[in-house]
Formats: sequence, structure tokens, C-alpha cells
Amino acid sequence: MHIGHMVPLFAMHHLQNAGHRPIILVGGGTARIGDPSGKSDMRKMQTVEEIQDNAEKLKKQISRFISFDDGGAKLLDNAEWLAPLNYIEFLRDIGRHFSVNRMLTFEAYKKRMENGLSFIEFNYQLLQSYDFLELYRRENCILQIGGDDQWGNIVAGMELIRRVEAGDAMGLTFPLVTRSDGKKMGKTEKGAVFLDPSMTSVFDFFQYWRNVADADVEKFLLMYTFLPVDECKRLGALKDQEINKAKEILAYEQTKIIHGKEVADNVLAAAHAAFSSGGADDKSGMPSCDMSAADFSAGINILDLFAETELCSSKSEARRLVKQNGAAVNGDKITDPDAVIDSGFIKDGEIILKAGKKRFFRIIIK
RNA sequence: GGGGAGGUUCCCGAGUGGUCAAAGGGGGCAGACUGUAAAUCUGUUGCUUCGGCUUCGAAGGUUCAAAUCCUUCUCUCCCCA
Repeated sequence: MHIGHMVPLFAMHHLQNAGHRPIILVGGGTARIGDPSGKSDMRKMQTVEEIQDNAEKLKKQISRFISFDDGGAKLLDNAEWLAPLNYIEFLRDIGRHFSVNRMLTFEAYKKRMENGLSFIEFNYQLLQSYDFLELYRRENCILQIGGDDQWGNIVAGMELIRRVEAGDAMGLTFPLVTRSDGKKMGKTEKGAVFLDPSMTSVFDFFQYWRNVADADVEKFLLMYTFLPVDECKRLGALKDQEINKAKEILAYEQTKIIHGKEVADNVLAAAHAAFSSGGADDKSGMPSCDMSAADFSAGINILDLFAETELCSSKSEARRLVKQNGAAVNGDKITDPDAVIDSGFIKDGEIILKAGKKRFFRIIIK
């Protein structure tokens, strides 16, 4: 789960507030098949344990803004009805309603016609349509929402419901959220910005939002926060230095939604501490680790120290950083790769490392 | 089953016996400029005890020397059946 997946979930939040009952469907059954809308590779297969584990995590993550309490949202796994499927019966009852000619006209398949499309991927549409049908039958679900790459699959499901149950179902899709520079939302080239704090630290998460392009501020406030529309517009219209406030609010609100208010407050203070107020604010939201005072009594080489933290992944990288004038300890640049960090650097029981202008790491001395 | 084309460092993509840790581009990182923005410019981009070490789908082989040649295997794509 990364922030690129959030839009349909936010839509769910709003729909739930309007009195609807959201059902989140996890693809425990379809996880074993590729999705033709994916770029080119088949989805990697997952074990049953992985799927269940993921489903639990998912529920935990989204329960902050979608209520699973009594009568609230439901989380279902399509393995429940896909796993016991009988192939012959499926062909007879479901397959007969699909026209290959029509399926081939969908954009998602057209693309794949050039470099190959396996049969199981081609079948994905039938399965997703069947999911919709089952949800219609079991939960009286009449609306399916998803990214616009799901358009064809959703429409196919609507048609199936009409043919089989003479029911009237609807679809709602959202365009892929892009940033003003044309890239996909939530993708840094290093990888996606994940909701799980063990994959993307809350500090980095906050900073991602804090650093969005000016042109994206209003759009993201509207899409990714629950602030009133007027307020979003007002903030998005701020200029120059002022718009930084809007970005901070965006980052704070978003962090609050995903990680909770307490974490958001901490990270906000940590960001202040790192970037402006000379260390007066609470730094507990900053990425950190514990080290013992004894480790520093003999001193630690600057390169080793940086390589130990998440700031640098190897000593070579640390060396580069130091050479290029990008490393700082407690705010002072260190340019000598042989520099040794010892107890003298400990201030108020901690040492603050900085790589470049925006990446911080806090070593807490125990 | 038959025939053909391929698998190169994060990605795309050069490289067909030594000058290759491997062109170029993208991305990343750092520096300058700024508003913790964008754009731009510059540097950098396998690891290292700085002696070297490991990388070009996998395993063997030829050679003083291989990403480059040979063998087997494996995966992908295309055409025919």
C-alpha cells in the first residue's frame, strides 16, 4: 500500500460519511493471476499467509479513516468465492456472457496484444466481473470504484450483473493522480511512498508531502485531506514563501490521517527542529537509533557512522557524501573522511547527523 | 514440436577478445541558486581494510587475457505447426 492507492479509499471515506457502506475487496483469489492493466509483467504470486497478513495490515491502515465498527465497512477476500469455483460451471454460467470480440476492444488488452497476453491474464476481467456479481448477490453492492485502469473490468461486471440478475449496478473510476511534473503520485524514483512506517519512515512520509510542487498543493489538499473545500482553495492560492505554510498543513493533515494525530504532532515538531528553530522543538519524530556512550568514548569514524544509519547504504556512499560537502554533525559540515566522532560531539544526550539539506538522523545516547 | 531474436551495472540502452567497473540517456545523490518549491548549472553514481575485490541470465570450457569465443542449461519475445 502506498499513497498512490489512496484516492479510491478517500472516496470511500466520503461515501461512508454520506451513509453508504464500503466493502473493501482484497484479491486473495486473484493474487495468483496477472492483471492485464499492469504495465507488462504479471503480478507476482503470493502465498496464502502473505495475503492474509497483507489483508490484516491493510485493514489496520485504513481503519483510521474508514470505520469498520458495527454496521460499518467490510473487508472481504475474493478467495472466498473464487477458490471453490468449478471451471466447467464457471464457463457455463459466467463465461457465456462474455464476448471475446468485445473484450479485445478494451484498451487494456489492446496494448498487450503487441507483446503478448497470457490466457490467465485475459481471464482477469471475467474474475473481476464475477467478484462484482458475488458482491451484488451477497452484500447488495451496487457500486464499484477503482482507478481508471479498471474501467473495462468494472463495466464488464455491471453488464454481467444486468445479464445474470437483471440488476442495476454502477461504476466509478478515478484518473491516475499525477503531479505537475507528470510523474505518478507517490512514486519517488527510489520507490513508492508507503503507508507502512516500517517501509517509509513517518518523517520521510511527512517530508514527501511537505515538498510537493507549488502547483500541486491545492489539488492534493482537496484530494488527500478532509479540510473544507474553501480552505483548500485559500491555502492553494498562497504565493511564494507563504505557500510553504500550505504545504506544511498538507503534510500535517495527511500524516494525521494515515498515522494518527500524535505521530503527526511529533513529526511536525521534528521538522521544525530540523529546519528552523535551531533544535528547540521536540525531535522525537525524526528517524533515530540508540547507541551507547561507550561506543563513542573511543570515537567512531565519520564514514562508519553514516554507513550505520539509513542515511547512507555503504561506506563508499558515505565517503562520497563527505567529499561532496554534504555531511554534517550537529549542524557543522564535516569534509574530512578521516574525521572521528567521539563523546565530545554528544549534545543533550544526542547527536544529529545530516546528509544533504533534507535528510536527518538522530542518534540517542543511552 | 520447428525456426529466429534476445537476457549488460537502479531503468533504458551501447559494447562482439585486451585501452571495460563497462559509452550515452533517464533516474538517484551532492553542491550552487532558492522558499525544505520548480527550472537551471556543476559534480557524482558497484564494493573496499584504498592493496585490491566482485559484476554483464546460470554453470562449465578455450585463452597470457572474456561482457565479448565454445558447450550445456535456463528465461523472455517473435514466426511457423
